[in-house]
Amino acid sequence: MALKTSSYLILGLIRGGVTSGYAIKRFIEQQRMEVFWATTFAQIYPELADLEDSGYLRHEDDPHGARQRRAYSLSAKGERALLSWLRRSRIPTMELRDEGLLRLAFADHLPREDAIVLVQRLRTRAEEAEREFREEILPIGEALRSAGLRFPVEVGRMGASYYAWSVEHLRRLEEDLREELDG
Amino acid sequence: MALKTSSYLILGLIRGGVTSGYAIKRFIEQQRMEVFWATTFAQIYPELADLEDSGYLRHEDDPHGARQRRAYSLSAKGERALLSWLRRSRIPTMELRDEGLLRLAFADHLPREDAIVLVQRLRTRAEEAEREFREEILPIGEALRSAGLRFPVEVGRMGASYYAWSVEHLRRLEEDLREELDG
DNA sequence: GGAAGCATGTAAAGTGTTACATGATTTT
DNA sequence: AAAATCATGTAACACTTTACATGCTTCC
Repeated sequence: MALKTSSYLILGLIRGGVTSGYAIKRFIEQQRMEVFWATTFAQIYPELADLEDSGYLRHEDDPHGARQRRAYSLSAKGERALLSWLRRSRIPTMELRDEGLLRLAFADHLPREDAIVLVQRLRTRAEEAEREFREEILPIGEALRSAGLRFPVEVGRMGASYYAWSVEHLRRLEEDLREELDG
Repeated sequence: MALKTSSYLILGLIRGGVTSGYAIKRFIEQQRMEVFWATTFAQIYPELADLEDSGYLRHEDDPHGARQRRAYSLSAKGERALLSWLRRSRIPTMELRDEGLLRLAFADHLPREDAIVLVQRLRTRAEEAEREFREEILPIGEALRSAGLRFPVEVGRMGASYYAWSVEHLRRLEEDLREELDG
């Protein structure tokens, strides 16, 4: 069984103390890990079962009253797999799907005024994403850093400053387009 | 039939004069549109047939000697669909899948020296992507701009400066980590 | 003459999302 | 008492990728 990237996502979170399927999903949402690796319950639960069948994980029952819950942990094999994945020399290129950039690439098909409106909308979208990173995600990262985890906040910072820079870029493009139109 | 984003990708390229399935694939590769919207022959050809069945496209035979080729063009319906998509107020948030960022987020599981190696590798990957944008993609964009298309080069510039900025960010992180280790 | 590129497609396998199903506990 | 949240899962559908199949043209 060859592990997928989402298998390592699960192994990494479990090693970090996020031990149930539900908690994994919640952590990915709250920490906005979905920004760079999205997943759903329909992937997590079968994947947990597969990883256990293949010997990367084990679980204990960990009920809360009469409400069932499982606490997963890594086996030695799971530990080895996670560490050797983190040490691999090859890092796949990122995959991006952005309808916004696609529309911008086609903006020549619009009258110039409508193209400016599109650029404004892209900027607004980037401003909202930047605010979300700064106000919601970074504080959680800082808290994790105080708790001894150095790296989650770095990923948050990269996200926040990417969007901040993106806002600037789009603002300048909007200005240029206006000058071309008016001047 | 509700159109998917990749339907609009095809409509946009055909309107821009890229008229055959093969040419669409080649253009997406050469212009590195795959960076923000990847696709394959196995999607393009059935999609062309669907778009024609639904009345967004028509085609003429356009053989090259005895080698078959089709030249597609937009119907009035296809034209309307493309333009109204470009004018939509809602722009979906971008989707990113980046194993590199995922590994960085988990770098606390590695000894600090190995984490530094990971950061170096991420920087190298970003440097290579930046060079590719600057040397291969931007020149094509500039050529399109000279030919009257204002926007493709803007998308290329955003890609190039994103990676340039990313290299800087990773270089600083690497320095910080070294100081924490040595100092 | 062979390799690379042009050109259109299909089949099968793999991956991912949406909707649904069930039931307990905590909060309002 | 109702709504929200915790918790685990399945089924159906949609989408994407990989591999294959076929045949012509251009370049070396």
